[in-house]
Amino acid sequence: MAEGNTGGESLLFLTDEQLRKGIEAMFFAYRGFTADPDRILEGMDYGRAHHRAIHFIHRSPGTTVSNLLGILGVTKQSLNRVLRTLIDDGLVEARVGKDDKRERNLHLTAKGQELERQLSDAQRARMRAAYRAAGPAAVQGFRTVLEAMMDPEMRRQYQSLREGEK
Amino acid sequence: MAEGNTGGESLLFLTDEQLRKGIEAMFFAYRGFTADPDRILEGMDYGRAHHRAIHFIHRSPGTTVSNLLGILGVTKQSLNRVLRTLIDDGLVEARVGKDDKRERNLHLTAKGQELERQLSDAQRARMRAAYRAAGPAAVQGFRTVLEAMMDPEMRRQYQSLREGEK
DNA sequence: AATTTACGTCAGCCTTGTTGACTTTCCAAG
DNA sequence: CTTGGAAAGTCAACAAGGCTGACGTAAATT
Repeated sequence: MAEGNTGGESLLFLTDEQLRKGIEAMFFAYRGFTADPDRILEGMDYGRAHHRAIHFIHRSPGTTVSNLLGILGVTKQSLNRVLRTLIDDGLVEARVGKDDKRERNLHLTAKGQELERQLSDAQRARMRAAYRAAGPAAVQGFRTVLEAMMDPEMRRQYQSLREGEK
Repeated sequence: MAEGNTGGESLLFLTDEQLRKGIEAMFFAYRGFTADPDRILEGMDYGRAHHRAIHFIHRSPGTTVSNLLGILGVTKQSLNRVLRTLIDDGLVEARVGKDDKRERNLHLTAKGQELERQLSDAQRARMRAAYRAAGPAAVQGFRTVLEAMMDPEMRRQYQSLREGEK
């Protein structure tokens, strides 16, 4: 009932019950979201933290450690442990900064790009299936709500990574 | 350009670039999603795992341990550690099953409900703000995509918790 | 009577987060 | 030129919260 009333003045979508459903949807969907990469990584010596580092280095090649710390929201000690193994295993290269030699510019090696591709292929496949099933209008709404849900600082990070958007 | 073309036959929303944006939106939004309860719980002896247990016990009063295991997707040892502290601290009550005395029916005590309210108020507040900012149509799309992203088993769990939906 | 189920628990391990302290390197301002 | 502070790396210790394996008990089922 009142299903057609989505014109804007209806506030039925703001009931506690609707909000709780949204909360649970986030919980269950996030599980699916991470499931495929987790499966790939289990058995390797890597975990979700490695995936995140690889993702954002791929996304912004040459990014610095500080920059990555800001994006991932962890301590440098925590990130360093992850980065250390990736560098030692030859998946990530840390080049001394040209202008500021204190900085390290991070890049994926060929081997690192191979794993990145494997992980993001899996994650994109699920995303693609969900998008296709839901349709373009739903996808638009999906992105709008997620963006509104972010902390302002995270929203900045998210948006600043969007050069080249159509 | 081509912005208006969201009519259904356009597949622009399925490009790798669009998918990657969706992936990052999930990552950043989930951080926001958990930020407020995390803040409340830090300092107490509890964490996100306790929050999840409290949420679903509140959601399905009288639920059994096995049932909760299925929803949360963790091992009984992991859940037990969390449940143990909640019971010892008087937030959760475990009543011996009436029909089947092997089962434990879990309920929140008054004290448990107090914490649950505090946590879910905070989480709902963010959700409400996001929903309000995005509008009813976006919320509809948000839920549709999230549901499509779940593993089939999780989708069952999600939907089976929806009695009483309008 | 034997087996299965539901739950609890002990012990040990791993990942990934934390704090605190310290060093090295380097840029930039005094 | 010296010095203060930022950037990065590292060591140590710890905690939360996952995991496996093994074992025990009570109750239900066969």
